[in-house]
Amino acid sequence: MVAPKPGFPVRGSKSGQPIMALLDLLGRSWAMGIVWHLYAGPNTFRGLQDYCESISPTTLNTRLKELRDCNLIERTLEGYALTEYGRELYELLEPMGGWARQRWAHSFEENDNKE
Amino acid sequence: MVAPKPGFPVRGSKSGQPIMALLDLLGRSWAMGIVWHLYAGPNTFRGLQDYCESISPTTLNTRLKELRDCNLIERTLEGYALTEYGRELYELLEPMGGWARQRWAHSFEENDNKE
DNA sequence: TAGTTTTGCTATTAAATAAGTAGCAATATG
DNA sequence: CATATTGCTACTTATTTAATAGCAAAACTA
Repeated sequence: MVAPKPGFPVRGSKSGQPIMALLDLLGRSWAMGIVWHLYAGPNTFRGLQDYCESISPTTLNTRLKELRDCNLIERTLEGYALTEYGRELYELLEPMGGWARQRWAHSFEENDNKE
Repeated sequence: MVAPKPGFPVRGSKSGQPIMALLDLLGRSWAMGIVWHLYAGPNTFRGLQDYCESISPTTLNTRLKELRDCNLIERTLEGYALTEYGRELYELLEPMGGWARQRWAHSFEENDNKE
């Protein structure tokens, strides 16, 4: 699976607008989870496997390669780590955590004939 | 495919933490793209098909059902539309557009031995 | 009111992606 | 030297997505 880069055709956009490339990349299984987790600090391949309860090594490896190709993570002596870009992306993702807990999760408690 | 709801096991989290459920949901093909696009206004099934250049009707329908189950979109007389939750989520996603264009896209222009 | 179009799908099959499992080479550790 | 850990690859199976056809219902057209 080829990493989706801005400027090139990606799933959903022949023009490869950056946001489309990003959504394609992040919309692959575990991609956001890996970024999310690595913000806590660098981690090893096997550490990430443990964190991502059900990821297979093939998928993890594929995803790590794509994220590296896209400049979001890199290998360091302590294992895989977010790059500067990866950290910036995490910071954009981060508010979703609070929203999911404080807002979205509650939408399931209301009965369905809301508003 | 069952929609990932907070509080229930999802891919990657047996406890179903809200953020994990959200990442599972949004990490499925086209999910973010649909939310992204619907912010511009309600759209029909076929309108969404055109927008998502290469989505199949089966996938689109599955995704629409999941997003409805998760309270992010709803059907209106004008077609599918974001709910209040969907709009809130879009607003969290939105900054990624600018970042992708202004920051991330440029990371590919630099040569690889950056920093 | 009988076509024609549009819409929102379903069904079926094929292709792509991800999971599950085993295991191996390289390095570290005892 | 034996054992453990790490970062994978290879292989097979299961799940997800795409491709294509087509149909029923509603709206529009003549």
